[in-house]
Amino acid sequence: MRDKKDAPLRSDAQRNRERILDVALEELTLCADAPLSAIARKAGVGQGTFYRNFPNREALVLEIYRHEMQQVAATAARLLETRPPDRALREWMDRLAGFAMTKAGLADAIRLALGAPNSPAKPSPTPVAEAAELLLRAGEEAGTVRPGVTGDDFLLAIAGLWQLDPDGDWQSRATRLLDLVMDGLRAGAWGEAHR
Amino acid sequence: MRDKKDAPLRSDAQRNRERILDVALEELTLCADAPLSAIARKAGVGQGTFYRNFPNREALVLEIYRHEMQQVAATAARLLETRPPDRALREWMDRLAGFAMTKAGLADAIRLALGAPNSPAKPSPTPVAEAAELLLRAGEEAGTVRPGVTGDDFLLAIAGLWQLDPDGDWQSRATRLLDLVMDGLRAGAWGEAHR
DNA sequence: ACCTGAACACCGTTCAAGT
DNA sequence: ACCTGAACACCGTTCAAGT
Repeated sequence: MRDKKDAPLRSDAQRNRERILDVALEELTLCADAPLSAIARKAGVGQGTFYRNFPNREALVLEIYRHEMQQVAATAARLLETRPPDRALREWMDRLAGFAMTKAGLADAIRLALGAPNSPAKPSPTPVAEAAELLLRAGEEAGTVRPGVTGDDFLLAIAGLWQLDPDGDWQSRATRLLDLVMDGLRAGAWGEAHR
Repeated sequence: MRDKKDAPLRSDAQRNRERILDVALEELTLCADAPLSAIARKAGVGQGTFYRNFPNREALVLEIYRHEMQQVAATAARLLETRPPDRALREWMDRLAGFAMTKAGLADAIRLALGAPNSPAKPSPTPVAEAAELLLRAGEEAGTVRPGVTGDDFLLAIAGLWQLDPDGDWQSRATRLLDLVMDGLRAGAWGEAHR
């Protein structure tokens, strides 16, 4: 009953998998509906090898998604160490905006892969939500964020970021959105009167 | 040079077009990636007839999208007639939430059709944005909405609605999001101190 | 003028044969 | 154990032939 999980892949297979992921990130960022066959070809592997690693488009996209999101999540803790909570939160939001813009193609690819069919494995307690939670709790204690807002609430509130057009003046629209959200978060915090 | 625009379609062609739209709405709401061929078949027309009316998936989806959105937009004005501005705004938001949930499949279809490729014809001054503008201006005058928020700003702020899961308890999450947005809109309004 | 349905192109997925 | 690439299925799109 001991199965594949612990078998650490043959080294050539390992390399293949990584090459696929590298190429896929680049290719999907450029064009969300890039053919999987093209990705396999550019990665220098056969169709079968591709499908051995990623049984379908969703699996591939999800893996990339996780990796990218973990990067963003990780910055939250770092920001909290060097800035007051509400500054850290806002700066993290700005970075999320920038991230959403450079990875717009990838975001489309995710929706394209997960949106349509029954998506059973929506990873709900995601690292990004946890990172948001971290910042929110800090803000709550500092009195700059109303109590009880969850990481998921937060992500829902800034969902509009992924709807902006990367080629255009998204900057001002993002700022306006984030200002609005920040004010919404502040309303009802115990430190609200101070300002 | 007088072209097709003014030729009012032969009556059988008219009927075909409408049957396609009816079937497509139903089918796409059910499953976002329903095959166009299946839609054509259920509508009782040949492939060619389908493509005569809608040169590609995007054209079909956009037409349905416009029609549905106009319905929602139309309710805004009606709400304003019977309620104070901030109640009208909030109720419209609740309806948007309900709408987003029943039409979740369709929303996926839209993203699926427009998200990936270069989307040249994003209808920016959309009826819904105008409807939102109507409500916002009314709230602004009543002192319940801060000045300067555009309809587009608003739509961006509630974008998260379309990210909720229609099978699940979206109700509470939607309420939390909308509460947050309402507070964000209120912050800085001249009537803010009153409460 | 409009319709039909067979034909074509393309992409995702599988699998028999190789190392 | 892992890889390759031909083969298959499916869907979007076109077009020659019909009314």
